[in-house]
Amino acid sequence: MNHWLIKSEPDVFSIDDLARVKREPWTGVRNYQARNFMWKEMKPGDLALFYHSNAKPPGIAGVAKVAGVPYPDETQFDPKSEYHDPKTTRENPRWWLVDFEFVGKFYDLLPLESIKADPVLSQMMVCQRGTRLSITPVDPLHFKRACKLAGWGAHTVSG
DNA sequence: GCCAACGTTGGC
DNA sequence: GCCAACGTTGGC
Repeated sequence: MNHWLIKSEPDVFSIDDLARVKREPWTGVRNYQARNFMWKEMKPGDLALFYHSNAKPPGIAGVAKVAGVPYPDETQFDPKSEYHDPKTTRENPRWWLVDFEFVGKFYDLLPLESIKADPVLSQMMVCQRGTRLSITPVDPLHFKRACKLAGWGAHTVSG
């Protein structure tokens, strides 16, 4: 199983939103590297840290799970969508996504400040300078450590 | 609101 | 295929 970190602006879509809808297509990713992670590397059941970006404070808010296999992002075909891509076609879609399913919300947000202050977690890609990728792979040890620092046992994640 | 980082675009 | 200009991200 692979582990991931997915960024979302809570003003747009937060961990609470995911908790409410239970399952959400991860629309709007328009970066090839991030797309490739969803398209080629994510497997159903993979766990992801749900990160609140552009938030006060920014940090990891909970855990989500890859809920199915990749399929084309419908918003790319919609001229009214802000994610519309006029250069893509239904025959050969450019943008693919997976659904994410709610797993759990941390009792307290694990702030970026704490992530940076931790000798292990500070090596996560999300806190390297200039990393703007909205989806990044996460070392399983980092995943475990993040859950632990958030007061969330591995038993909670799996069960 | 600032600005560093960096991906994308487009002229050549 | 180079690279300057431009746009976006996202912490601060």
